[in-house]
Amino acid sequence: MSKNPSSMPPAFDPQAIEAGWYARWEKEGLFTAAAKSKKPKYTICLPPPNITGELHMGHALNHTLQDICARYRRMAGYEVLFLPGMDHAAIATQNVIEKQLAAEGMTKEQLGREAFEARVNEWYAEVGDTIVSQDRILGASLDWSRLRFTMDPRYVRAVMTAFVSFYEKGWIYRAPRIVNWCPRDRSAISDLEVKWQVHDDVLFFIKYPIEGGGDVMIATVRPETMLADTGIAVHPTDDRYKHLIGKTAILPLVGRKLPVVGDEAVEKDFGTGALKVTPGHDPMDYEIGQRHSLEVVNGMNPDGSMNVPGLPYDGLPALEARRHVVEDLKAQGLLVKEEPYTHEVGHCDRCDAVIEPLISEQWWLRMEVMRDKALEASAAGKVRWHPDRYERTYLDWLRGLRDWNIGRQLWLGHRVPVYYCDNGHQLVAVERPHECTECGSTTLTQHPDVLDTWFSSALWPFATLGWPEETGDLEAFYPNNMNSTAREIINLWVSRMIMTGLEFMGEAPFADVAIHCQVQAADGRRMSKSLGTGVDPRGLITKYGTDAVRAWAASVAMSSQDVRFDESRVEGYRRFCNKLWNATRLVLASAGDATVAPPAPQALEDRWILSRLSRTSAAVTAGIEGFKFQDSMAAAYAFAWNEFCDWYLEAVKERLRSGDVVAQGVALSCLDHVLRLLHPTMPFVTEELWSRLPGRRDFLMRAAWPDLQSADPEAEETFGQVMAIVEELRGHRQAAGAPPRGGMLFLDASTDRTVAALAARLSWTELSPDALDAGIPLGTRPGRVSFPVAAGDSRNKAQLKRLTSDLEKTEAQLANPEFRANAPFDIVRKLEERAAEIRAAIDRLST
RNA sequence: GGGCGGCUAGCUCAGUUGGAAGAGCGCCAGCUUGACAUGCUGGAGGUCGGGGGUUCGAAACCCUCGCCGCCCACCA
Repeated sequence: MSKNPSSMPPAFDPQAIEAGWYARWEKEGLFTAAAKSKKPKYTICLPPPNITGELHMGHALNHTLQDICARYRRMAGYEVLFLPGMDHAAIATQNVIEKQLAAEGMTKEQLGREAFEARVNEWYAEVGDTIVSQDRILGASLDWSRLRFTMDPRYVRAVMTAFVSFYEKGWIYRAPRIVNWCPRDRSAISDLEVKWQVHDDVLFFIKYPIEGGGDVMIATVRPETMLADTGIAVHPTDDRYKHLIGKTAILPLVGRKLPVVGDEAVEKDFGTGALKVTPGHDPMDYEIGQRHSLEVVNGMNPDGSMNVPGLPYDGLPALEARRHVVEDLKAQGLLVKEEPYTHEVGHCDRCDAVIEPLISEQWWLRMEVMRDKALEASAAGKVRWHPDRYERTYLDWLRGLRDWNIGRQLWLGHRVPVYYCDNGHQLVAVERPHECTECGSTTLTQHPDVLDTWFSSALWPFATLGWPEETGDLEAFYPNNMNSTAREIINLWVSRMIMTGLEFMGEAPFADVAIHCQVQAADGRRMSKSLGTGVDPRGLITKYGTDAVRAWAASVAMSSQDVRFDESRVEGYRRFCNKLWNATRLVLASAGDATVAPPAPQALEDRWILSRLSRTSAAVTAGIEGFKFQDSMAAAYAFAWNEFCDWYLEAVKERLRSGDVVAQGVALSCLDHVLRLLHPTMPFVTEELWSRLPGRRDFLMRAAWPDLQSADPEAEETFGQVMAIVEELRGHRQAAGAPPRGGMLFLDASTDRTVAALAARLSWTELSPDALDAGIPLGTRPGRVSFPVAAGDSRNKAQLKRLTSDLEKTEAQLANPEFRANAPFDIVRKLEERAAEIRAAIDRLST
C-alpha cells in the first residue's frame, strides 16, 4: 500500500480495493473477541440464516446493520463479539433435499434414512461454505473462530438440557389435540408455520335426516370431513333449531347417529345456523365435542388420504373423496345447493401443501411461566424495540400465547430425548441412557419425534456461548446487546429467545431488538426467486462494490415502511465512494507524506469545516446508537460531499497547492475523521483511503471513534454569509450568460473583509475596493457585481417577485394580533428578523 | 374479524417535542474549472391521498373516508 498519491488512479474501483482487506483484518485477529478483555463487552449473535443456500437482500440488509453496530462499538472501545452461526432448519432443509431427490426421480423413503442424512450433511457443508463466503464478501466482521451450528454436539447438548429441564419442571407433556398437519411433510407444524391463502371454494348445503322425522341442513366447504362427523350443534337460543337439541341426526352415507347439541360457539347468522361437528378435524369442533362429550373420529391418514374403513371413500385423497361424497349426496337428494365461497385456507409455510387440521398426539410445552416472565421483563423496560411499535406486536402475541407444539414427525432435527424400555418405562435424559433406571432393561428405544427447529433457535444467545457449561464466553458475553431481524420472525424466534433467556439465564438475552424493513421489488411485489422478482446482492456488489451496497442498506433498513428496491440509490453510493476517493487524492497530492502537526487553524474556512465536522460526528454517533442508521449515513454523506468537497476543498485548493501546512492539516484531519465515521458502514473504501493518509501504521478498523467537541457557531454563521453571497453570484452569472470566471464584485463596509475576500475567490470574481456604478445589485449583502458581458437583470426580477411574495406572507402573519399574543416570543422575533431581512434584500435589489 | 404501517417533487424515500416544504435519481440549461464528466454550476417541478376538526400556526395532533401493504385470529 503505497502512500504515493500518484499511485491512486483517478477512478475508484471497488474490486481492486476490496480484495485484500478482509483477509488482512482476519489475519490480524481483529474479528476475534477476547473473553478476558477488561473492556466493556458488546455482543451480537448473528441470527442463523435459514438454509436457502443463497444470500438474499434480507441478509445483506440485516448483516450490514449488525456489522455497523459491531464495528462502531469496537472503535468506541468495546470488546465486541459478533458471532456467526447456522441453523439446521429441519423442515426447510428436508424440503430442499426432497425437491432435489424428486428432480432425480427419487423419494427419501427410497433412499433410506441413513443415506438421506448423509446427503443432508453434504448439503449443510456446501451451504455453510456459501454462507460463510458471502458474509466475507459483505465485509461482516464475524468471529469465525466461534462459528456455531445448531447440530454441533455441544449445541445438541444444550438443546437436550433445555428439554430435560422443561420436562423436570413438568412443562412438557404429551397429549392428543387438533394440530396443523402437513400431509406432504407428514408432520405437525405450529400455528406460526401456517400461511393463510385466499381460496375460491364452494359452500355445500347438506340435509341430515333427524330420527323420528324431519331434517336439519348444514353448510360446509369440506364435505368429505362429514365422514368423521360425530354431532350436530346449534345455538341454544336459536328458535329455528332449539327444539332439535337432544334429538339424534343420522349421518348420511355413513349412518352414524349424531347427537344434536346446543353450543354458544355456533353463529346463528352464518351458513344455515346449524353446524356439523367434526371433532377430529376442526379446532372449534374439537372444543364443542369436548364440551358435549362427543366421540372423536379420525377420518384421515397422515398422508392426507381418507381413513374411513368400510366406506367406499377409504384411502382416497381428500379432494377425490370430496367429489365422490358430493355425487353420492346428490344422488340421494341430500345436497340442497352449492354456493361460491371465498375464504382463507392454511398452507404449509415450507412446502405449500394445504394443511389438514387433525387430531394427533404431540409433545407440548407449557408456556405460562415463561410468558409471564417475558411480560414482566417488558414492563420493566428490559427489552427495547426499534421501531418501538413492534413491542406491541410482540406483547399482543405473548398475551394470547398457548402451549407450544414442539414435536415434529420429520427425519431431520434434534431427536426428542425420551426413551422407552421394553417394559414400557419412560426415561428422559440429556445423554442416551444405557439401561432403564426402573427395571434395568438395556433394550431402549428413542421416541421418533424431533423438535421444532425454533426450539433450538430459541436458545441461540446462550447456547452459542457454551451453555449449559459455565464457560468464559458465557460469563463475558451474556447477555447479548442487540438482535436484528425481519419482523416475520418476531414471534417465531425473538419472543422465544427472550423467554428461554429469562428462564435459563435469569436475564433477557439482549436489550435492543432492531426490526429492519422488507425490501420489495421495484414494482412493489415481494422479492422472491419463484416470482422472478429477486435481486441478488452479489450482483449488486459486483456492479457497485460492497461499500455502496452496505451504504444503501444502512440508508433504507430502518425505514418505517417497506421500501421498493431502487438500484439508482446503490449507484449513488458508489459515486459517493468515488467522491471520497478523489477528495483523498486531492489532499494527498498536496500533503504527501507530511506528518507535521499543523498550527492552530485561524482561517474562517478552517474553523468552519472543523465545526461542521464536530457536529457531523455527533449526528453520526447518535444515529447508530439510536438505530437510525439512515440519519448517520445522511449526516456523513452531506458533510463529506456538500461541505468538505463542495466548499472546503474548493476554498483551500490554492492553499493546499502552495503547501500551506494548516490547510493540509485541517484537510487531513477532516478526511481522517470522516473516514472513521464512515468506516462501520463502508469498511473497505474507508480502510483503503485511511491507510494512504500520512503516518498510518495501524488499521482504521481499530482506530478510535471520534468524539469531537469543537462546534464554532460564530464561524458557521460567518461562513454561511460567504455561501449565501457565492450562491447569489453564481446565479447572476448564469442568468447573465457570463463566462464561468471573471467579473468585479463590490461589497460595502458592512460586510466583513474576510467574508468579502473569500466570496470573491469562490465566485471567481475580483473584489473591487470602490463602489461599482454599473452592475447588478445584490440581495444578500449591500453590494454589486458586474460581469464582462452585458448583464440582464432577469434573475433579479424573479428574485424580487419571490421576495415580495415571501414578505407578504410574513407580514400577514405578523399583522395577526392573535399570533403576537399566543406565539412564543422567540418565534415572533425570528419572524420579525426575517421580515427585516427580506425588506433589506428588496431594497438592495431595487437600487 | 381485530391490530399496525404507508399514501410528501416524474421515480425511490427523508422530514426527530406543531413554528419559512428536503435528499438522491430523473428532467431542462450551461461548463474539457489542474481531485472526481462516477464531476461542477444554475434551474423547473409539491394546494404533503380526500374531507372535517383542534391551534395564532398542521405534512406533523384528533375524527372520518379512500386506496396500498403487513401482522394476528379456531365462523362451518
